[in-house]
Amino acid sequence: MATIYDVAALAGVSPATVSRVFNGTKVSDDKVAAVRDAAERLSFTPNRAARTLRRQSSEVIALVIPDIENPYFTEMARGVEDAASESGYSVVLCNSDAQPEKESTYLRIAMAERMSGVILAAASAQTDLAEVLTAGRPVVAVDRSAGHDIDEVVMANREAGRQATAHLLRTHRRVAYIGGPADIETSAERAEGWRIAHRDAGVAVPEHLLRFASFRVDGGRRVMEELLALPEPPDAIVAGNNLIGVGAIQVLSEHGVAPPRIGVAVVGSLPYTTLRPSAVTVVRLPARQMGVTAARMLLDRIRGDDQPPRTVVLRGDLQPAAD
Amino acid sequence: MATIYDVAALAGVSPATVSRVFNGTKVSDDKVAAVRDAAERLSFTPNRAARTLRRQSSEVIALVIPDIENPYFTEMARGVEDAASESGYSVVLCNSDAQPEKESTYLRIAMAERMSGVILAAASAQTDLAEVLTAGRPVVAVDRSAGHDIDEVVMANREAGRQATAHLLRTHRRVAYIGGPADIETSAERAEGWRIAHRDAGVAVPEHLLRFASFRVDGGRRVMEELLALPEPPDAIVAGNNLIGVGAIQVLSEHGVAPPRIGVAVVGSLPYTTLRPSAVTVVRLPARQMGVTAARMLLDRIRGDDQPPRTVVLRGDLQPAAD
DNA sequence: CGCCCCGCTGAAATCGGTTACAGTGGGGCA
DNA sequence: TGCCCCACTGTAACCGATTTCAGCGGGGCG
Repeated sequence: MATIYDVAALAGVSPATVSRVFNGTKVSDDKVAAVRDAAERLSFTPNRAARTLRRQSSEVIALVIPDIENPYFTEMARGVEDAASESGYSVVLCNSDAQPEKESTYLRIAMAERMSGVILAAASAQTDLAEVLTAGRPVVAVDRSAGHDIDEVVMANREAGRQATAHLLRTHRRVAYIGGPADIETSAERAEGWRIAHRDAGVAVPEHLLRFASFRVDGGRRVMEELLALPEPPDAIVAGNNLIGVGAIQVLSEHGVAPPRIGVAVVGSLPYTTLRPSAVTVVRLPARQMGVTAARMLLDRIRGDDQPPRTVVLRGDLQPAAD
Repeated sequence: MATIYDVAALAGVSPATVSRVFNGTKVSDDKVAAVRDAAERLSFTPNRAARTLRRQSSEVIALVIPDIENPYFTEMARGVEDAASESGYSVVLCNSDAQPEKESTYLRIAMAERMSGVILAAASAQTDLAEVLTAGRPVVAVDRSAGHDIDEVVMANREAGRQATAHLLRTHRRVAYIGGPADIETSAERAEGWRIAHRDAGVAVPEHLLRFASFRVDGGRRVMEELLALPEPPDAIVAGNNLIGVGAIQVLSEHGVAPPRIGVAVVGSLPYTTLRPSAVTVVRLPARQMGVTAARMLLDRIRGDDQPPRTVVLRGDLQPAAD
């Protein structure tokens, strides 16, 4: 591993000049050529640790998400990656597993590594960002707010829940809602949309059909089983996220009432579904776009932008079932 | 951000002693207590860049995969993460997008950051690892070999393809195979298993039913359409990976011949399928286990293990359709 | 012709840990 | 009592970039 000193010696210049060549400061043309040539010959790559130590900042951003196996978050990660690498930044993907302790471990590591900033899909409503923020590192909250006055990119959750529900209420009477954990913002907001749709339709809100689960396949399965066991089961279901939708539909299929025999609407996409696309209503959430937007906002902040915190709300896209 | 010098001053010891306390070298009990107390008070976190610079190695491993949106790889990533964090290592997830250039960019970054090692699901058959290997950093190939004499963790692909095909051949006559790119090892090996199953069954190998696509949903869709347009279409399909399976089943559903009306076997799991589990035969591949194994092997190497390169082959698990 | 300014360059300090090496002091043994 | 050894501790060099500051030379202007 060649160092800047090796390159300097071979090119007949000082290490400072080598550094300047690689950092765009003014250097005479002939020395630039000599340095580039020497660097090429030695296949020199600057030591990032040294640069980070000196600069107190590395061109890396941390992306902390609660579930790396959820395609919604990987689609978002994709967007973050694309936007970041455009600007020469790398992304470290951290899976908090929805556990606040793992989350704060990752935040501590991010600071110890002097990463430039953090994009956080918070594991809980009150993530402790004090350390990160006092270190002067920007944080952008994605998908859910993190309980601090910082930039946010979130979905129009209430509206998504409302649209999904309203669509089902046109042709169904007992529309249940299966959400994620009640204390997670996105989950509660989408449930609120479910209530609003009922009121808009002039229908009493069937609170006993409002259920909370985990944001995972097994959560959807469990609650769907419960709902089917009711004396008067629902004739339609709104799933609070993609995985809950998968779990619910699995159970319905196993009971021989796969959609469209029962109405199903999902907030979020079903990228790997094997159903006919026309069978299920989907409110597609632009996860990739959310990632791209968050990354751009974070990069703005890293570059010194210090306007007051912004909140960007992205709208879902209703894709009604055809049947 | 407190430094080791701040802690040393507050605890009334030298910086060296502080370092020793955090690195497990022998220090007298009273000084340990003083240092821990001071560190606590200053909420000291060691600067990783400084440590990396001095040690020429950081407790980070790079995981390079071709498709971050494929649940097979995220499940594997999960395993790598779990095993690595057990040993105090962080994982940087790099998405090569199956492009050799992006892949080599990430490898270069990994070296520049002095990461301890690399787990690589190679984008092509001949990845250039010369730089990494001459730098003395261990590399473990996962899922596919990387064309170097290094540790490998791969699936029993031939056997998986054979099992899936053999199972279908018991009840079907024209079993097609839709694989990923022909030049990717896993793809070719599974196809070979398809051939073997035919021979074992004493049936002529229907080469015109052997098709290659991309390892993505759209690849599976495209080829499935082609197969259905044949004068004599297949009555069963082996999908070379999970996403191809999803695409193929989508097309079949759209044509009104969803499994089990047509035989379908998939090499790999369908974690987010909404089909009844009994409808499709699956050869489950232990992706998480692959990640765990690869991470453990890599950590062995990082710790100095220099036995000859090992190859671990993990077997799939046939889960036959019930109907 | 002399002075000043500007642009380029190099020397050296710096970032914050780790670690080789050189003490220092106390206990054990002759 | 004297010496040696061992366990612990501190000093200082080092990792490899970046960046400040000073020096140098040439050109422009008075």
